[in-house]
Order: sequence, then structure tokens, then C-alpha cells
Amino acid sequence: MENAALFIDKKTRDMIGDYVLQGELLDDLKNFFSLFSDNTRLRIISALAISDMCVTDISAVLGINQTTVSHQLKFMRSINAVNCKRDGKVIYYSLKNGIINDVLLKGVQFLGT
Amino acid sequence: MENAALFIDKKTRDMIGDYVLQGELLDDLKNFFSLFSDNTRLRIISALAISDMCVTDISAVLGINQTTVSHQLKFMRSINAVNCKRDGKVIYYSLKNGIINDVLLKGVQFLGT
DNA sequence: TCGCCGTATGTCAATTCGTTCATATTAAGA
DNA sequence: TCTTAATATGAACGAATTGACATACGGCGA
Repeated sequence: MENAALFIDKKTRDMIGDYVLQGELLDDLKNFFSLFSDNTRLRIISALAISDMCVTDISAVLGINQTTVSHQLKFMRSINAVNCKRDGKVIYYSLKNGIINDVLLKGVQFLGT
Repeated sequence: MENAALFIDKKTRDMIGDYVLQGELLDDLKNFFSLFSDNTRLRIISALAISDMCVTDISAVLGINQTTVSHQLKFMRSINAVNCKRDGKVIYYSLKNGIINDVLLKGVQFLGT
């Protein structure tokens, strides 16, 4: 296997190697899509897609511990996927923009194919 | 916290609860987006987006162990994200459809905002 | 049919991830 | 200022994921 024959020529191989995702973009994409690769996060996102909510509301609507919600929201903030706006003690969260919804819909579309 | 006040009324809460992702769709979406939430899979996908390739090519182009590539391809097959076509000993893999590319592009678009 | 090449599978150690408990922080009201 | 509600943080533990090694399978050519 050490010197296995390849089925595309070296030039093509190098070209593909140049265009493959790498570096910071690779990591940023991984983090962004991690938003959608966990049931808890998917549920939080789909809830926020319906209505902006505070942490307590999210926790109540989904039946998830407040700390768990907070931890996930922290991750979502870290990748700039949510906005938060403080109003006294309450902090309202909302989705950063429509692209997050677009991605969700693309997923649903894929499953329908 | 047991009887915490809520900031949206019960009717709205129930309505949101009804529309939040759940069940099989939730799991299927999670699996689909798992495609994009790992560096190795992202690299394989971005390589296949450029050109269909056999396992050995993918392994060589990306510098990843053949077994690792095979394991990831198995997962991708399981969620119907790739097609494979045998030609003698060689098996060529390709992306199932353009939606996978669309999703990738949405991710890039998000990062640009 | 023998050996080789391309691919797949099983297993396991290492790491990462998700959740929970305990506790801290912040703001408002009495 | 003391208390309480809303949220955040840190540590720890179990579960899930990843990648590597060994090995098996399947098709082809000598």
C-alpha cells in the first residue's frame, strides 16, 4: 500500500490538494456546522427560529436544564450565531441572521431527495 | 428556579413546543449536518466536490489513512450523502447531489457576514 | 489458483463532547 | 443592604467520536 498506484495523475492530485478546504476556513466551517450536528443545539435553533426568547423560556419550552442551555448558548455566541440583548435581568437571544435558517432548510431539502 | 416565571405566555410556549424539531427529522438532520462538523469529513467532501475519486485517491490527496477514509465514507454512505460506483477493484465515490455543495456555500456565506 | 491491490471491517486507546452539580455573577426590588 | 430571580461559569463524570492497527474481503492478472 506504501506505493499504491493512483488513479488520477499527479498534476490533478496537486490541483485538488490546493483547493481542498484547509486552515482557518476549515475550522470555522466545522464550528459553524457543529451548530446543527447536535440535537440540543438543533432544538434551540429551531425554537429561536420561531421566536426570540430568553434563557428561561428556551429552557422551559424545550424541557432542558438551564445550565445546559447556557452552555450551548455560550458556544453559539462564540461562533457568532446568536445575538443577545439584555433587558434588566433577562437576556433575549435571537438568531444572528437568516442564513442559519437557510442552512436548516437545505438540510430538510436534502432529506427529501 | 423550580417555579421560575416565564417571559412568554403558556399558549405561545406550547405553540413553539409544537413546532420545534423533534423525532426522526431531528435525528436525520443531526446526522446530515454531522457531515460538515468534522475536519476530515469536510476535507473529503470538498475534495469530492472538485472531482469524483476512488478511496486511494482521496487518501493520497488528503494525506489521510486509507482506513480512516473508508470509515468516513461508510458513514457518508449510511446517510446517503455519497454515491459509489465499482469499476473492477476500484470504487469511485461522488457527492450525492448539489445540495451538499449548497450547504457548504451557505457556511462560507455565513462566515462572510 | 496464487498473489496482489483496492477497499472494508473490527477493535481499542485516546480524545472530545455533552450534561450535571455546585457556585458565582448581575440586576432589581423590598 | 439583603434577598431573590435570571444567567453564567467551572469542575467532573460518562458517553460518544475519532483514528490507528491488524486483518479480512473481493476482484484481477500472471
